[in-house]
Amino acid sequence: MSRASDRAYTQIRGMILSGELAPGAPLREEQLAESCEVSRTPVRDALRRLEAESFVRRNESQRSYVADWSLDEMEEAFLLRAMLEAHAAKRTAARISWDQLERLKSINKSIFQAISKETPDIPLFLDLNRQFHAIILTASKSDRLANMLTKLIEQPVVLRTALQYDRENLLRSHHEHEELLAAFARRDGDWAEAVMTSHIRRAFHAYADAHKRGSEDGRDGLAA
Amino acid sequence: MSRASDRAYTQIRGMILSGELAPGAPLREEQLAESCEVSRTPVRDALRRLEAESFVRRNESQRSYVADWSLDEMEEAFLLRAMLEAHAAKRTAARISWDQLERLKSINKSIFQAISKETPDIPLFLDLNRQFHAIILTASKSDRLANMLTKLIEQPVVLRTALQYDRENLLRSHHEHEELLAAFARRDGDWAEAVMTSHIRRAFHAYADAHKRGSEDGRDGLAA
DNA sequence: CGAAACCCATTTGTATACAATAAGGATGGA
DNA sequence: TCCATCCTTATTGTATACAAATGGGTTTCG
Repeated sequence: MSRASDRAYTQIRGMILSGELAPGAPLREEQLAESCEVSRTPVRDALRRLEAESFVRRNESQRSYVADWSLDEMEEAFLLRAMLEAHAAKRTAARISWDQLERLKSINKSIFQAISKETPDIPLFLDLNRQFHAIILTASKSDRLANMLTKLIEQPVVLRTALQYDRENLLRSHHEHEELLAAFARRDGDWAEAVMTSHIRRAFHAYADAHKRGSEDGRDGLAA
Repeated sequence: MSRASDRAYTQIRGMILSGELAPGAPLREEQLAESCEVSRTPVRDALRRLEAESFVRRNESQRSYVADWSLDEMEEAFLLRAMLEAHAAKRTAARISWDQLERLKSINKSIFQAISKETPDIPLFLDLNRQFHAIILTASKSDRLANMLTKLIEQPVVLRTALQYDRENLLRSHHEHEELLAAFARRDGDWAEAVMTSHIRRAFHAYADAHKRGSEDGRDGLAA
């Protein structure tokens, strides 16, 4: 991909995910151009991409803002994600290779290590978790649209939610992954589908609870 | 929306849907700019939008082409669409207003008229069909993501498939709409969900059959 | 003859200047 | 004082020139 446009994309995306640019914050092309050290052209390009991925929104007069998802919208996103990933998991159970299964096992072992430290390594957990789900999606052989849809909802959701996790939730997540692996190993699509559904549904409630607590404290629950 | 960029978007999209630009055809920015009577800048903007909506694809070296969906990809799209719209139909059964229900009835009556003529009015059917599904989606109150997802898969699929319909398929479609209306009227979400699933599943097979026939004839089955 | 490297034409990417539009504040009238 | 309107300024949209990269064809060397 092209140098400048890609740098702008990566940098702006990073600033959003890190919280440097808070949800709802206005995004001015010229300012971003300066901070990315490119001209407005690649910045505009990056903003369109980020908009397509739901990281950025534009108001009626074409001004851009960091996307700010309401709890209802988050629930919708989780619901759809649950549907699609559960479907992917069902397909994966029928298609997964020995090699892929081993990789999943290995990743989940690393997840356990990451969250078992005295202070859980959340960034590492996030990355491993992302890898875990990505392998399942690949194995489902429903690449094209599944990827599109995941791109649409995975990052805005996943990358912000695990920040809410306490150790209990992290351990539950790990355990659910184990159950998924068992379902895959037995080629039981219905089981895998059901586990994935509850896995994501629980993640939503963990998010919603944290969000509620955050609101009561006057915080947004999303801060890094 | 902005004048030039919007004109380019509308025009290019129209050329793709009308078949003037065939699936797989290369899209050169300068040529499109000339044909739309704008500069390359708004054309590039339009291409990015069309790419986000899956009307256009780009290869590894950033060249753009009219999207050309394989039968497998079509099946994936139909599968996902069936899942999402069935979900929407279920929600709609619980939420639909009297007014919305009446509008659906009225539209389906018009559909019957459109397809009952000596030569069925396909463009009219397409438009009414689109309206019908749009109302259900609106009534599902799952606007944001459902709309995003539908935008992603509805046009490339729907707008090309009904062209394959013979009168029998059109009448079946009308009948399934009637059954949906019955499910809505009785607030039976599970019924609505099931009807919608088979409605879309059948549409896929109608498409696949026509596509197969088209291939055997050496045509692509998508011609206008 | 085959393959690899090079060169030229075509196409996309980027920067910049200028035009159009929207937001916010100042001004004036009721 | 309040509201409407105008004006200023900030921000995005568009055109254009030029830079970079890609593809295809030709040449050259083994």
